[in-house]
Amino acid sequence: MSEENPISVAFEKHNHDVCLTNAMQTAEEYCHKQKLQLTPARRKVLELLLQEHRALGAYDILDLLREAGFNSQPPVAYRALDFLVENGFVHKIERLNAFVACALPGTVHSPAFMICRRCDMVAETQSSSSGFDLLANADASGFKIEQTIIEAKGLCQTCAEIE
Amino acid sequence: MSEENPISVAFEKHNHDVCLTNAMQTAEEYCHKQKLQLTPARRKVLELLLQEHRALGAYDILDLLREAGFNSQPPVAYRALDFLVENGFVHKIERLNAFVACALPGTVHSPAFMICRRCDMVAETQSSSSGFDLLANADASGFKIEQTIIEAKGLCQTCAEIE
DNA sequence: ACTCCCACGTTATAACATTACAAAACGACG
DNA sequence: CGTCGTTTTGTAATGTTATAACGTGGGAGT
Repeated sequence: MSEENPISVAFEKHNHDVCLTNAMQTAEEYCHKQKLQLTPARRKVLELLLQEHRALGAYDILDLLREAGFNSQPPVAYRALDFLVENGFVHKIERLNAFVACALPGTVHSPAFMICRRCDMVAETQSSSSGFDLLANADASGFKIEQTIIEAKGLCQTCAEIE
Repeated sequence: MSEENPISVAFEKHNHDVCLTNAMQTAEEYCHKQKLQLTPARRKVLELLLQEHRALGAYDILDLLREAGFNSQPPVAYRALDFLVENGFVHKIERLNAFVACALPGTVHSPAFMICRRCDMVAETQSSSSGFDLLANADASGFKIEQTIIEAKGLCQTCAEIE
């Protein structure tokens, strides 16, 4: 198959270099088109997050930036993360107060996450959502949904076998 | 109507005293049955949260506890909140790092929330979920979901009319 | 009375995030 | 090429959310 399946990519073996290179290239192109500046710090943060299919805290990222010779104050990391989140290259995992690289960069999508409580793996999937209760209920009460966070905690297959 | 509708209760006029009294009574009974101690601090925190259909931060609660003559250190609030969350009387809203009283206490349920970004109202609804993508995807990748957080941000009807 | 468990008191600190303001880099346009 | 406005970065300080650690007290069962 030529198309990767974002559902399982985080939980399965895959050519991670390709994964990373593709994502970086997509980001480059997107920023160029949109006249956004993918500055060194922003690029580095994205690279760091793409290294793993795990969520990293802002201060983890800060440490890694420091190791890579960047400046080390919190705003440096948070600004880069804000930029990346705003432009859809990174998602924030609210329940972990942590950040993960987007598995489908450059596309408009409403993601859902599966978070393994044992190995901290984070897999992104689509929530395409039509037909689930929330929409009907929001509608009924006149609530206008702008964005929905969906985060499932549990055990990935590997960890479930171990436990 | 004798049955309240949890979908809209937070967004509509209702007899809030009844709302509060019922919830407290349910909590009492549940704790009694389960031999759990609804201690003064725990009870007070639950009461405070039941006062409003809004999420309160742990430190807001701490301030209110202090005003009510309780002890004021963070662990006091967090311990009470942990107890209430564990037993399903309170939910944590991850995207606000805040807490809200459960609209359906004493029942096993997987809630979803609608959070108004203008007035901070939080409405709880059921996510009964069957048929939405996440389940199928989790299944396909062998992920065992234990708990799912669903939080929609947007505008409640009242605020949407104002804007 | 003894002991075990649970809850609470208290201090300290960890972890996460933002404000504020100054300086530098960059792009557009005359 | 300047210079003006916008965006990005440097840096210090601070604010907010959450937990660790360890000791104390009170009730239930034996």
